[in-house]
Amino acid sequence: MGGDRQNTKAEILETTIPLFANRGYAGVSMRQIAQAVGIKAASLYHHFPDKGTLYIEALAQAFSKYAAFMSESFALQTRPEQRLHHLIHHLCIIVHEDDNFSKLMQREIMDGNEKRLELLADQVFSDFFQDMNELCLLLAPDHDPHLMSVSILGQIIYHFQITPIRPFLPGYSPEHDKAEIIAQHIMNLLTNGLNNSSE
Amino acid sequence: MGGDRQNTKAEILETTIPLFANRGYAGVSMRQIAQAVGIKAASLYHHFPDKGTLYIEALAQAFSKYAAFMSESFALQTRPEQRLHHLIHHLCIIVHEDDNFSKLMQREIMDGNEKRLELLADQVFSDFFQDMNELCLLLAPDHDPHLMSVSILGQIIYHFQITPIRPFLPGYSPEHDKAEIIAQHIMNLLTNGLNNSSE
DNA sequence: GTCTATAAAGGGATAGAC
DNA sequence: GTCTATCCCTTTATAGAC
Repeated sequence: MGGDRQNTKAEILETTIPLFANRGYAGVSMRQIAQAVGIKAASLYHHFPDKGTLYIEALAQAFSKYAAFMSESFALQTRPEQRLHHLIHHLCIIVHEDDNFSKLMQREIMDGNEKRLELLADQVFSDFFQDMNELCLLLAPDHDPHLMSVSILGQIIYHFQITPIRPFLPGYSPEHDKAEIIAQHIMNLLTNGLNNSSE
Repeated sequence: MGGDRQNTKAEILETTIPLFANRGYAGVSMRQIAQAVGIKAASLYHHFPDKGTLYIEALAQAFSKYAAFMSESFALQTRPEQRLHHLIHHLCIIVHEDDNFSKLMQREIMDGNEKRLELLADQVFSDFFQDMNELCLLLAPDHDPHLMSVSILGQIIYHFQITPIRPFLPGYSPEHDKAEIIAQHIMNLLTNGLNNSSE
């Protein structure tokens, strides 16, 4: 910001990701993108043929960054319970620190056509989700691993998804926004169910 | 559709709800709304002063409809386990049959300003969420009821949220899209945790 | 590689006839 | 209560100077 510009294209993408994440494809104009970058709208067309391509490339950049993060969780070869613990805490921290990824993903799931969704699934989630399924099969052999994976991911993502409205819901305290607290809660609920004993 | 039009304003709202749910506020134009209703764009301004008001009224209609549905779950005075069972199955069926509500809610959480979010929380969720908190306190006195409620809601909503991309995720089978299957899975996971025995 | 200028289309909204 | 016609602004995208 304010420095010299060695790689304008990369800078455009970095600037654009949070704009699309927060306001959606139709909610952001090329002029607004240009202004955020610090150039004129016409200059964007030197780097990208049209708005749609700019959006797709911003998506790809945002998703590739997080696909790398996610696969980290399974590099460690420890006990399944520890791997689940590590996975949940890791994901909570990632989603908590930067919500662009989950916002873009949500919008894609709502707006994206079949081709884009299939690409997203194959290139970003496929390996990660496969690993989760295997972990679920180890931890809960009597449950359907696909449903299990979705339930775990759903809890994590939803807890951060509702951050903007959470303060207005009954029983809220600022503790409920902290990644560590949420991670502990989810881990506890998963291992013990409602019939808790250890917390 | 094609019949006579006794109450155009109500018909506009009904037609508009799925448009805004699927494409978002910025993604739908007044001309497109008018075309879907079967009138000209100028006629919309006889019923609503501007696009923003039309959107708010469509939101209010969609939300009030489902706020009524949701409070049904707690009318029955039975054992807590049965109330949870009923709540989960009921919510799954509602969200499964009509996804406009959850899509609009998602978009509001992402796009809405603080005032709109506070209204949404107070007028739609407050009572329902309060009841959920009390139920959670009965079922799992050692868990934080607010986090517990969010975890339960999150699982339910997320399972249907990802419907468009689910077929591309590993381990998918068409069974995983059925409301009853999902409800059973969630109920089972909540009561037993990962260490399942009964399924 | 960025700019100014501009074309072409679509957006929200209003006036006034019927 | 709906229509046609229109205003004015914003949008995407291109052309061509620098």
